[in-house]
Order: sequence, then structure tokens, then C-alpha cells
Amino acid sequence: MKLYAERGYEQTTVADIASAAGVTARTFFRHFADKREVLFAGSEILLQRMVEALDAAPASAGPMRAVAAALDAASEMLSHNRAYSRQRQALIEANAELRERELIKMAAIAAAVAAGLRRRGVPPGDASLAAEAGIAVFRVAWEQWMAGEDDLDLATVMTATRNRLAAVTAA
Amino acid sequence: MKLYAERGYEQTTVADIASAAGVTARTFFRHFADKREVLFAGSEILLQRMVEALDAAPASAGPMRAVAAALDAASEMLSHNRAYSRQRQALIEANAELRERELIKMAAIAAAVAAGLRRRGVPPGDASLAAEAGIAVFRVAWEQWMAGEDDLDLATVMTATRNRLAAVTAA
DNA sequence: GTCTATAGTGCGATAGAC
DNA sequence: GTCTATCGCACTATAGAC
Repeated sequence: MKLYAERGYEQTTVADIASAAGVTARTFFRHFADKREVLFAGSEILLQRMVEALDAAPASAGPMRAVAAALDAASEMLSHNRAYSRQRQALIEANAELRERELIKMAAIAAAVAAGLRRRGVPPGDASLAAEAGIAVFRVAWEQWMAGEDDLDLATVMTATRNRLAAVTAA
Repeated sequence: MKLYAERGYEQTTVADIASAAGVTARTFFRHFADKREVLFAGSEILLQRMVEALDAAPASAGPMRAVAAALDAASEMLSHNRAYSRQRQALIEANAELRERELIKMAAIAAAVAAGLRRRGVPPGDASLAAEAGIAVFRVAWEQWMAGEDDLDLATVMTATRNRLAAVTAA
């Protein structure tokens, strides 16, 4: 992160990162599948937490309620380190390769959430739709949270965004 | 496409493609920014058509109606060449790099649709949500259309999926 | 840790189209 | 006479094989 922030993602070589960490480039690739992955190591944990929250939602809850539980878990995990989040997001937005990686991580979360919903008995098509809707809410809420004032609460923004999505799609 | 289908994306080098086309690798890169882009040349046109349809929707139409018009335009453009679509999709699904590229193309469409909605006077947040919702519908409908029977109509699946999304998010 | 294939860029030279 | 397409070559960095 430090090197990427200093000279930009493309201007930082894997050799730079490796030597700054006191290892060889080969060792870097042992820990991270590729150069981008350094910035996305935490996404697997996020996915797990969201799926756990989904599974923990009461069986009586409909798909969107269960998705809301997953979004709440994400909010709780991500609402700390707002400054870090902003720096990381600025890096990602400045580079197309990183944006691609970010999108596929989101897609992985959507797929995992959809699978979780199907385990709950939600029909496949509805499960995919609810999961994709959840990711849409996540994306928009996340963006607004980062652009907003410092005292803004992520979970609150998520809930409001979820309600707005319902209103928009109903029309 | 032919080479990718024959030996797989990763096993096909740019030199292979170039020599099959009777040019040098350097010329390949003149036409395509990178090796993946060959499979996504048409996406810019899709984006344009969808935005045109969005702009052409009556001013009285709400955001989701306008998005529906864009989705109809996409359906019309994509419903031909179902066999081609399937082959292309199989290639993309088999390779993570290609999936990443597909996702960023979708994101570009979402951004363009959101911008179009804002031009229509839709508030920024609602515009993003409606656009993301539209892409979610597109994705799910597209998948079902390709998995379904040969006489399935893409536009019909899109409309049904749109209604299902409204039902799911309302709950 | 070493070695290597491949992607992708920069630049200069050349040839044909209009 | 300018514009555009191609080529050829040198070069760097990523990533994978061993």
C-alpha cells in the first residue's frame, strides 16, 4: 500500500515490493497469486463473515432480510479504518486492473451469497437476484459512505440504500 | 475465438493469433489493447445502443422504465447468434482474466446507464441503484436464457426477471 | 533460487491510400 | 504531402516451471 501510494501501482514493480519487505520476488509470488492480490487479501474474510451472517439469519426471514444481515456484517467489518478505506479506494479507482480485481471479488461475494440463499430454500433465480441486489446496495452505500461526512454510519447508509432500491425497483 | 476455442485462452499466444491473421504481434496490439480485448470488441456498441434507448424513452417514464428500455435494446442486439453467445460465454467462464474483463465491461455499462438517468433528472443515488439493478437483471436473465431451451425469447426473460427483482426487493 | 516464456511498450522505418 | 497501417527490434515486468 505504501509503495503503491507513493509512486502509483504501475510504477511499482514486484521487485520493489519484495525488496522493501526483505524477500525476493519469487517469495512475493508464493504469498500472493499476482501483483494485484496484495490489496485484496482481506476480501476472503469479508466473504466468510457475510455468509456466516446470512446463515445465522432466522429461517423465517425472507431472502432480502437475510441479505440485509449479510450487509450488516459487512458494515461492521468495514466501518473501522475509514481513512485506510479511502486510500485503498483511491488506488483502486486510479487503475483499471485493480478495478477489475475489485469487481471479481464482489462477484465472488455475490455468488457465495446466492449459494447461501439457495441453501435456505430460496429458488435459484430469486437467490441470484437477491444477491446481486445486495451487492448493488453494498456498492452504492459504500461509495456514499466514503464520500460523506466523517460521522456517517455505514450500516445506516446501507439500510437507507436498501429501502431506496426497493422504492426504485417497485416503480 | 477459433484459436481460443481450439486450445484454450491461456494456451493461445498473441503470436499465434497474429500469425493466424497474417500480421505480426505488434500489429495485434495496435488493434487491441491487450489479449483479452479481442473478445470484447462489441461491448462498446452494446453500451451505445443501450444509452440511446435510454435517452429515447419518454421523459415521463420513471428510472426503471427507462432502464427497461435499455434492457430491451440489449436483448434485441444480443438475441441473435445464440450459438456464438454460448461459445463465447463458455470461454469467458473458463478463465478468470476473461471474467474480470467481462465484469468491467458490465460496470462500464452500469456507469453509462446511471449517467443517462442523471441526465433525465433522476437523483444520483437512485440513478446508480436503478442502473445496478438493471445490470443485475441483465446478468441473471442472460444466464437463464443461455441455459434454457432454444425457443426462449431473451426480451421475455428480461421482463420476467425485472418483475421478479421487484418482488424480491419489496419483501 | 534460477531460468524462461509471454505480455505489452516505445520508437524508428517503410509502404500504400487519399 | 499528409495520414494511417504495418513491421521489426529492443526492452521491461509478470508469472510460472523446475
